[in-house]
Formats: sequence, structure tokens, C-alpha cells
Amino acid sequence: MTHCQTPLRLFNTLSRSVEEFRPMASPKVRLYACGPTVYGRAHIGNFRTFLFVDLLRRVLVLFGFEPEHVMNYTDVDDKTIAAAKAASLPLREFTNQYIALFEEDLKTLRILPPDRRPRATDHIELMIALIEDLIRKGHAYVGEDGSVYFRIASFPDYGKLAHLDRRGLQPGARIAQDEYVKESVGDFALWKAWKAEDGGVGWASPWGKGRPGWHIECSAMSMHYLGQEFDIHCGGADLIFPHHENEIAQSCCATGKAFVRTWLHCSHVLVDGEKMSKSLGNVYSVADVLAKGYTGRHLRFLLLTASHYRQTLNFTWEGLAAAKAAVDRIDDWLARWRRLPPTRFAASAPEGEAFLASFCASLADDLNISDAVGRFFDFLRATNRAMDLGTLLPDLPSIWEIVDSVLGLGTVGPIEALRPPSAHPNAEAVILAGETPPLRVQELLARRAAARSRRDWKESDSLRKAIEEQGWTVRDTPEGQELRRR
RNA sequence: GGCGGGGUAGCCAAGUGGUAAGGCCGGGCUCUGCAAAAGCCCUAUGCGUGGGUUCAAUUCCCACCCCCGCCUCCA
Repeated sequence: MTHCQTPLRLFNTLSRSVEEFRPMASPKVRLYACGPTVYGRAHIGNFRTFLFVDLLRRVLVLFGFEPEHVMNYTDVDDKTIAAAKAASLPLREFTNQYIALFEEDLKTLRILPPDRRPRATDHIELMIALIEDLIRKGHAYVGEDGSVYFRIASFPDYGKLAHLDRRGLQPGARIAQDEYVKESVGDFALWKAWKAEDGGVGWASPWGKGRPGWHIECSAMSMHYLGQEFDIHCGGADLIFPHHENEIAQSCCATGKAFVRTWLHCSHVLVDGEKMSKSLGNVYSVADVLAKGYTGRHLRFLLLTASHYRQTLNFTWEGLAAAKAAVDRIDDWLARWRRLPPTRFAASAPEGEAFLASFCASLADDLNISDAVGRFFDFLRATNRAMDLGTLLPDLPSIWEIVDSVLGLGTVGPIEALRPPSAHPNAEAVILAGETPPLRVQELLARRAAARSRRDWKESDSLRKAIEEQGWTVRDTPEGQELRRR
């Protein structure tokens, strides 16, 4: 189902410019995204990045590509080891919990699960083989401490992605304690020798017991699943340096190939204009947002559409309330046309075509979702007006399918009519919640229907209030009462 | 210091060398028993500040003032 014919243009961090995207073996697109380090609950900043990857993936499909999406779990590093130890749990058991929570949050945010989600600890042999290869080729060496380091001096292009030259890597204030064992400050660990604080965590290797450095896992797993050279590698902007720079160095030196064609990076989230930090108490998880009465769809809409992915996104509760209002408006629009008979929709209509063309054009321009959504709201208003007037509509069902393939909001619940013989006679109402209202609400609804037929407005109003108190909203339409979850 | 990203209405935000998308909030109106929803109208003579180029700049150039990120923990 290719709907957008326009060439897709993306900003490549490598060239710092917007380029037409052309995969190596179109329509296949091999896509690798750096995943979370699973030592704690991920926060909304993390999810902005994963939502960006989700957007990219959905847009690729919309433009006729077939992405194969791989995302890793970093389940071994200083933090996971320390946190597992603090929790008195084996590393694997500890990280399992956070992977489960993360996947639950992905589902809440309606993020499509990556095709593969490899864990670092399941691929230690691959990493060891890669490190051996780098040593063999003279790009890595074993330090006095038994750790293996990558020699950045052996890779002339080092710094190409981050646009840092070696002068920027001179010894500074933050010299690592293991400095004396490395040839150069910029050299980074491929393999870390076992230390007492690692406890039971460690794997046998040609250099003794130890564990992989952070960067090597992504090189090993991405090349293993996607090939030595693949199309897109993406992640948060903070990963540009050193993580992705180091991945490039390792991978290119090992294979002599270009590794990745297009690098994409998503900017960070601020909260109330400030960087999230535990000391400020502004690090929010998906669960925190749900606890305030918002849904995953509200948060998704905010993080996905509030600004361009290369722009810093300032999260505020006020902004989330605005996102909820916008989603509610979309839901009302959906509920409205979904109840219409098929005869109201034209098979093809110029306004529908024009809208889709502009929607595609916006997304083709480096995933300009804000602009695309702006077009969508124009279209929403135009079709609402057509519904007011009762004129023929564009093919809304198929157009929405396309729009929602990107927005990922879904269509909430089935539109059902609740009428006798339901639990309560006269409780007829259209339900827009996707869940059956409790008997108490059905009863109130029935009484209200009766009051309304008597034109007892006072009773009708107090029953509406009672229904509100049960967490439901009732509206009156020419077709009768309409019930929805508040 | 090096590299990079920003400053557009009450809030969020797109955008263009030709006179400011969209969302939220607010005000008015239509419809309605009421309410809600929906629609219509209004809400930046203005796009950080000062210069310059141009017939024309928010959009290009120069200078300046703020804010933020990265520079081997970090989505």
C-alpha cells in the first residue's frame, strides 16, 4: 500500500543536510535504532526518541518502503550491574523486569514493536569475534589492566559524525582513572576486564573474564542482523558522540565498509524549560502521565506532533492538556462520520486527494509532522462542515486509514448502540467508549431517557450530572443520547 | 574555548524574498429546553535587538543580546 509517491527527504547527521533517501536495496530498508539501557523505568524523554523512530518507520511504509527494524536492549553496563546488585537480583532477572515495563509502555504509546529486539548479553560471542578482528587488524590493543581498547589513531575519519577534530579530544578535566593504561585519551573500551564490583557478571574471553564495552554491542548486533552496511541508524541526539562515532570507528575498521548510509538523531525533551533531572523531580515516566488521568494516546500525540523531531520539545502539563483536547476533537470527528451510511462517502473527491497530497508532501520534507497535522486539521474542519451541511464527503474511511497509519491513534472502541434488550430497557444510547458502561450508568441513562420523554428537564439535567460523577459524559443528539467515557 | 540548535500571538508550533499554517486557551454568534459537539467570526501591522542589501525581509547579510544541547554517564 504505497500512498505517497513523493521522494522522501531526510536530514543526515553525517552530511548535516537534507538528502533524498534512497535505500541500498529498495524497497527494503534496514533500520537500526539504539534502544534503552534497562536499569530503570524509561522516561518520557526516552519515549520521544522511540516515538520518533516509530514515526520514521510508519512514514517509510507510507512511502512504499519495507523497513526491517532492529532495536537493541543494553542489558549489561555499569548502571545495570550496580542497580541489579542494589536490588540483590541476578543481572538477567533484574533487566527482565525493566524490559517488560518498557514493552508495556511501548504498547501504551502505540509504538509498533521493532521486528527484532536483541539483547546485548545474548550476543557476547559476536562481540568477542568483532574485537578479535579489530586486534588482528591493528585497530585495538590489550591494555595493562586486561581490558581491550580501540585505537582511534588508527581511524583517520574519527570525529566525522560529530564534527569534532582530535584537538577536541585532548586530555581535559575529565580524565578517566584508567588513563594510564590507554595509549590515548580518546581510546575507548571494547572489552572491560572483570572487577570485584562486577560480582557475578562476566564472560570468558581471550583476554580473560570481563564484559563488553558499551559501543561494541550495537556494532556487533546491527551488522549481524542487518549486514555490514545498512541504510539507517538512529537514536537520541546525545548518542552522536561518543556512542555513534565509536560505532562507526569499530565497524568501519573491522569491515572496511561504510557501515551506515544515513544517521538520524532526535533532539531531547525539556520539562518546563529545564533539563530533566532527579534533583528537580521532573523526570516523568509513562506511568506518571497515566496517573494524572491522561492516556497513552494523549502523550503519544504530544510527543509525536508538538514539534519537529530535530527541535527540542518542551514538555509541560499545560501542553499535555492541549494535546488531550486535540485528540478529543479528532475522536469526536471520528465518532461522527463512522456512524454515517456508506452512501455519504464519495469514492474519490478532489478535496480528499488534495489533502493527502499535502499530507505526504509535509512528511516527505524530513518528517515535518507538525505541518502534516496542520493540514489534517484543515481537512477535519472542512469535512465537519460538510457533515453539518449534509453534503457528500470524501472517502473518509480510507483517508483516515492512511492518516492514522502515521498518527497511530487508532479508532477508539466500536461504535455500538446500546438498546433493549440490554440490562435496562430504555437505556438506549450510542456508546463511544469501547467498553460497556456499568449497570449503574445504564440505569441512570434509562431514567434520563424517561425524564426526557416527559420533557422533565430538571430531572434530565440532574441525571446528566449523576452520570458525569460516574466518569461518563452524556450528550443529546437528534438521534438520542450519546455516552462516552470522560 | 570548540561544535550545534533556538528566540514567531496567553501557551505550543509550522513557514516563506511579496506581506504570518495548525493546535490549545479566551471572546462573540448560529444551532440547542439546557449543556456538549460542530460551524462561522474575532484574537501577532507583527516574527529577540540594531543596522544593511532589495521595489519588497520575519525570511538574505553584518553586529549585538538572551536561552538550550554536545565536547568520552545520558533517548
